[in-house]
Amino acid sequence: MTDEKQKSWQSVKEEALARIHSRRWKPGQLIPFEADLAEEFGCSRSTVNRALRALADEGLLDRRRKAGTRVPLYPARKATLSVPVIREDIIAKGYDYSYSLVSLEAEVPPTDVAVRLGWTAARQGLHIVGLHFANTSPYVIEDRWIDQNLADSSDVEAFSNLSPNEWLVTHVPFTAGTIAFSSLNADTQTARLLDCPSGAALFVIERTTRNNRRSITTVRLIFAPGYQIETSI
Amino acid sequence: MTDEKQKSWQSVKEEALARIHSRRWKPGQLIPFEADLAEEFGCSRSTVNRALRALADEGLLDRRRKAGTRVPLYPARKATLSVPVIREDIIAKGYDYSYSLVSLEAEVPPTDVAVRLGWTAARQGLHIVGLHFANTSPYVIEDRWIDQNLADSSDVEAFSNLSPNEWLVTHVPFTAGTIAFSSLNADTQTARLLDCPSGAALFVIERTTRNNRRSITTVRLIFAPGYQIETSI
DNA sequence: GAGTGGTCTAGACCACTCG
DNA sequence: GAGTGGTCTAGACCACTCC
Repeated sequence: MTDEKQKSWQSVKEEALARIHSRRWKPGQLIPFEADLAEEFGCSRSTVNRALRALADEGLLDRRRKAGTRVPLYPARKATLSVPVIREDIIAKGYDYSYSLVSLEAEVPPTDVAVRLGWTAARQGLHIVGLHFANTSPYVIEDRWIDQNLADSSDVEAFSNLSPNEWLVTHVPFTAGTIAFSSLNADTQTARLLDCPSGAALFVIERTTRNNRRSITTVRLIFAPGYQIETSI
Repeated sequence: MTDEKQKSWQSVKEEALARIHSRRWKPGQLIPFEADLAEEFGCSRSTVNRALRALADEGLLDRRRKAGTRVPLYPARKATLSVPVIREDIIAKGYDYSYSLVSLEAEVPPTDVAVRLGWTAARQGLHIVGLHFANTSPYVIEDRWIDQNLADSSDVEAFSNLSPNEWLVTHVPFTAGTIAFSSLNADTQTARLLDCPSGAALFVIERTTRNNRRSITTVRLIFAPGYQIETSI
């Protein structure tokens, strides 16, 4: 037992976690029912439920009605990581933030981008490339495509000194999206922008955002060498 | 409104989400209090609480006592992604899985690994390199260091045909860990193992696992070119 | 100090599954 | 069919913060 006084759902969660880690509850094994644990811990079933549900959300327990709750064979399969908002990410690291527009054109996207956007017919989109700096060093390239119908000419002017992401957040509603993490060799233009050797391995985050079933924007964030994203479980 | 009949926390969550997406609740704005929403939706405050808490967990709402609940300026900053269990990942994609041991030696880790493990003094660790295959193609290199005290000679034999990860899961308790995602240029040996060009950009996952405050193992998963990890929000 | 979200309870019914 | 987790309620008190 951790402490006899407490009976919060967090203390129940901790105790359960301790039992998993200490292998008192072994992988693959059924653990006691909610009602029994409630009695053991001297709290209501709701409290036990909340605690075990939290562990299940993190992938450390497997729960099914009637079947009961089990410790999974392969735990911790889920990691929640916070996707950085670039400006805040840079400022949090103690650097000065700045942004500069590299290019802004209306053009027909290449096929891989068209696929991400779900555009079947060839059509123009707004293609914006910008560069975010930490102090004077290039930090990440923001290569974005936006549905042209969303932005009128007055908006377009805003992109010269405002990151498209910050524009989108305040102007465009969205309902869902996907995020993908991958890596990429720097081509010559990318290397030039990021001031790194051509061919360098770069970390890439791709985000596509939809409004109902229609894609409205897709962005590729290409980070300067050495970037890594971290989380703890 | 979505449907008048329902009053589950999920329906409340959906309605709240719809209001955020439609900008009826705008970024930065205060939304109604739990009690008011409970009355509006015809459910108890607990139900509203559960729904709004779920949205807050996903980073779509910002809640503070006394201050109330707000729509954040930059939403969806959290992504939960499931870290693949290699064997299952490969099988799920419809390939045959196989594993082969590349090397197994007791040696002193290089400094970067020693740092990850938190080893201050120079000491030997068990260094295991293995290769996971999807059909006959190399899929990922598993480059792992294990605290030598954890494995005795009889265990070591098991590594010839069992992935160290699967061994660890069933033999070693742990309490916490960190996961990092990054990218890396293939050196010559890595390129040879993964059957890819030297210098190719590879996706890398590093995991370090601790038991109480002591690091027990650190692993670097180096994926063959083209790998990406995805999630939706 | 006062108001908001955070949590707990006891009880109830429901929904999903397994034997 | 029966047992387990999933959820809802009404009410209560607490803890954190903002005014």
